[in-house]
Amino acid sequence: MANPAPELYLENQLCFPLYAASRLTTKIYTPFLEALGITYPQYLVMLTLWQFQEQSVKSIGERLFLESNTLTPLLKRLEQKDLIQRIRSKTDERTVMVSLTQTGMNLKEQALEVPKKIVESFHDSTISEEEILSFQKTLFKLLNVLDKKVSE
Amino acid sequence: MANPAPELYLENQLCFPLYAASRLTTKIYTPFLEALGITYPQYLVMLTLWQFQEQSVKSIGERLFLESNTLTPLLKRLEQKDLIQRIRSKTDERTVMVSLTQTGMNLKEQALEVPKKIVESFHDSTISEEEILSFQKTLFKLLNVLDKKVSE
DNA sequence: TATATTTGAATCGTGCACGATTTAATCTTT
DNA sequence: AAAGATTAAATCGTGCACGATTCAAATATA
Repeated sequence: MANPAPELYLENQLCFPLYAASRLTTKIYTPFLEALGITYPQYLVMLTLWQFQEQSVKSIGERLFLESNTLTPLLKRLEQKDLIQRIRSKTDERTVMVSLTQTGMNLKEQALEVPKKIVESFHDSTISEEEILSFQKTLFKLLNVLDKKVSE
Repeated sequence: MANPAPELYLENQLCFPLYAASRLTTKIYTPFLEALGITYPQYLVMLTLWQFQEQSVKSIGERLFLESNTLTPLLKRLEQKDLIQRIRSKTDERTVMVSLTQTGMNLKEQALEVPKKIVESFHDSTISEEEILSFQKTLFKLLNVLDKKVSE
C-alpha cells in the first residue's frame, strides 16, 4: 500500500480550496484596490459603511465576522487616510461609532468600478453564470452553518 | 434613492463569503489541530508531505499556492517541533528538500482523526452531501481559473 | 444602593500572507 | 569559458487574524 490515507489528500478536503480560493481572490482584487489606496479587509469595512452607514465597531464586526482585536488597528489606518471617523458614543461610552468622512463617501464612486472590472476579467472563464449563482448560494448557506458552529 | 449601489452590497459579492467561510473553517479546525500542536497552515504543509513525501519548498508552494516568504518561517517552526527536516539539495544547491521526521510520520495517525471529527460535527447541518460535492467541484474549478488569472 | 456580572474596545503576542528585494547557484547564450 | 539571465530560498517590512487579557462603562442582582 503506497499511501493509504485518501481522507488526508489535499483534493479531498473542503477547507483547502476554500483557503486557497479566498487568498487568490484577494490577489485578484489587490491591483484594483491599490488604485483606491486601501487593502482588501479595509475594502470590506468600507463596503459595510457604504451599505449601512454609521455603525459601531461591534456591528461592523458582526457583519464581517471580525472582532475588535482585528478591527481597531484597521479602523485607525482608515482614519489616518481620512476615509472614516471614530467617535465614542455619548449615550454609551463603551461603544465607538464609525462613520464615513466626505473623502470616504466620495471613494464610493471609484469603488463602483471595482466589481465591474472583476466581472469583466472573468468573462472568458469556464464557469457559467448559473454555476456561480448556485455556488454563491451554497457558500452563504455554508457561512451560516459555520457561523453557528463557531459560536457554539 | 436610499442606497443606490447594490453591486457593492456584501451579499452580492463572491469574494466576501469566500473570505469569511475560509476564516471560519480555520476556526473550526483549530481546536482539533491544537491537539496535534500545529496551526492550520502548518497542517496543510503536513498534508502535502504525508501525501507526496519529500519535496522542495518550491513544490510545496505550488501545491498550496504559497511562496518562500511565507513557507520558510513556517517550515522553520515545523522543524523546531521536530516534525520535518530541511536539507539543502546536493545536486542543486538552490533548492531545499523538506522531509518528514519519524515524529512527523507518526503524527499522521492522529491527523487521520481530524477530518473524521470535522465531518461528524457537520452531520446535523442543513447542507446535503450532494450539495457539498457539487460545491467542492465548482470550488476547484474556480481555484483553477483564479490561479490562471493570478499568474497572467 | 452597593456588588457582581456583562459588555464593547483596546492592547498584547504570535503566526501567517505577501510585495519587494537580496543572495547564491544554475542555466543560456554567445 | 565568460557574461547575462533565470531560478530557489531567504530576508524585510507591513497588515491582517486571533486567542487571551485588560479596562472602563453599563447592566443585573442581591
